Amino acid sequence: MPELPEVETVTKSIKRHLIGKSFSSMTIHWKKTLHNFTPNDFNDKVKGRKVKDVYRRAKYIVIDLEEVIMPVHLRMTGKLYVSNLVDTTKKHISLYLQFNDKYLIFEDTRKFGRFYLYENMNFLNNKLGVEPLSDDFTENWILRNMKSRNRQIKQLLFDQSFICGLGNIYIDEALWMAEIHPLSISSTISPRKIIALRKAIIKVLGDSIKLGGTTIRDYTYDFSYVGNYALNLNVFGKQGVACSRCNSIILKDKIAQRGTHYCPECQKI
DNA sequence: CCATGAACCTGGTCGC
DNA sequence: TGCGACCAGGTTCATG
Repeated sequence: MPELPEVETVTKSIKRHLIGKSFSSMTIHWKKTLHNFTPNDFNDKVKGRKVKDVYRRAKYIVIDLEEVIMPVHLRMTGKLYVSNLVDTTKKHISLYLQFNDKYLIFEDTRKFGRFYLYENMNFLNNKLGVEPLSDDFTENWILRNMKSRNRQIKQLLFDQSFICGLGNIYIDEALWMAEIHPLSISSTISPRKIIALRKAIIKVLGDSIKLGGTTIRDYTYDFSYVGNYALNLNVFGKQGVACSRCNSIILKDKIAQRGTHYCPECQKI
């Protein structure tokens, strides 16, 4: 469930439970979930430390313990939530942390999700691009940076070191809104459309956050919050349906290795 | 610099 | 019902 709005929603939902608390133990079922640290490191550096803050950076949920940070990436199917008990009938709990009388549970069907441990944000900040909902994402920034690269726009928007937080759903939605074909080469897109794209990205992400993100496929987990942005989707999953703007039929092709939805009339190369 | 394909995993769906 | 092929909201690494 993981693009910027969904990660933002998860972050907000667990934050209030964790602030000021400290983890007392970690139970691991899928070892690879710990990307760059061991259970011993957890005992040394995380256990007993107070959670100072919980925030989102790109698609990472960052648990800030002051001396150390523990970012979590949900990847494709990760679910992170707080519960009073660990449901042992669940098949895909990769790990859980105990704090007070509650648990922070990480459930992940496809096992791609990861926990990281760093001293500070330097590593992530160095590899991640601009936050699309921040003041740094200006018209000048996007005009300049789109011109300097010769890449298919869909692929470029996937690049987290360029603009971070976008994924398959919101890329398709933003390109539709800005009337840009997903195969357009970034440097050749008109300034007018680039400015429209910036606006579209901000609107699509912002509106989705307001509705708690998008829930598309229900992975039949008992616990899964349901975001309502799916009601606002214009192209994603709409192949075969009439475009809400021009009435042509929405297509779905493979672009940048991903299922890509677009309107062949509104979005010309 | 840029594009493509495979790898990491499990489960759902579609066609025969 | 069974089985294979293909698909899925992500990222990384290797190869032209």
